[in-house]
Amino acid sequence: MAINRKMEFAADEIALADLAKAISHPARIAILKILARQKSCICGEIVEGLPLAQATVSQHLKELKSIGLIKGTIEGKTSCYCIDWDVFNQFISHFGVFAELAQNASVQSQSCC
Amino acid sequence: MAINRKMEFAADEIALADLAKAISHPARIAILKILARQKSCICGEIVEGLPLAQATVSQHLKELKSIGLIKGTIEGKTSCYCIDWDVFNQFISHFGVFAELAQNASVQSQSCC
DNA sequence: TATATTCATCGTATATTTGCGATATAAAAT
DNA sequence: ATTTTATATCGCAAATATACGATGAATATA
Repeated sequence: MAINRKMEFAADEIALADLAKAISHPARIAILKILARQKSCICGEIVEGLPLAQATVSQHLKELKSIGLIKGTIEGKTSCYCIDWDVFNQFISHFGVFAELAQNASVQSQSCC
Repeated sequence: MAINRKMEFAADEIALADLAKAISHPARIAILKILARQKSCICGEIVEGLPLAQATVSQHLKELKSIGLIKGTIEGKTSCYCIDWDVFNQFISHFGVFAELAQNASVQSQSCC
């Protein structure tokens, strides 16, 4: 973009947008699904479950980790990832904001367009 | 990207990622908040509420409309937008998938990393 | 110790997104 | 009929995101 106007928005809007961006790629959705399914934290198995090169998967994992949606620790030769449910559930609950705003205005039921 | 591997993912993962992408920008979050607050559908007021040029806002509105999160109709000289709550609420409910997967594996409580 | 395995990071190519001025379109006002 | 107003679209420039091969670092194995 010509100018980055991101900082001119409210902090909570930026935060929600950043979290949404973190899951705005099918590979990262797929990674989260794999992690949600696994009882034990997996690592390179994620690569096998995706149609992407190892380097690319590692990059997606890094993105999810940097936003906090997943945690990762190195266990010997392998890396172990899992969902940080605190962050994840809090993220989901943020969407309630829209319903609250609508409820205050009692708008949701009436479709005007 | 060198190669577009998007189509090699599951359709529902692509759909969820696309919806997440639609709200992955603070301007689009802000637009949805404005629309949720308003009893009547607004139009150019959105432009005034954002730190962006009219052309840019129009582009964001187009994105939200094309994914279906908002509806828009032309009313005389102005355009009227509002949230499509059916689509929006269904989108939010899709996030339940992760919790379900985790519950089946009874993983959510135990943090392994 | 040498080698293999696992994963992260670097560098790079390409694709997509973002932003805006300029312009088009269409209704309303003069 | 002309001008103003509201909005969409086009075309471009700059920023980001995506993908991967090559390489590095660290551990495990022969």
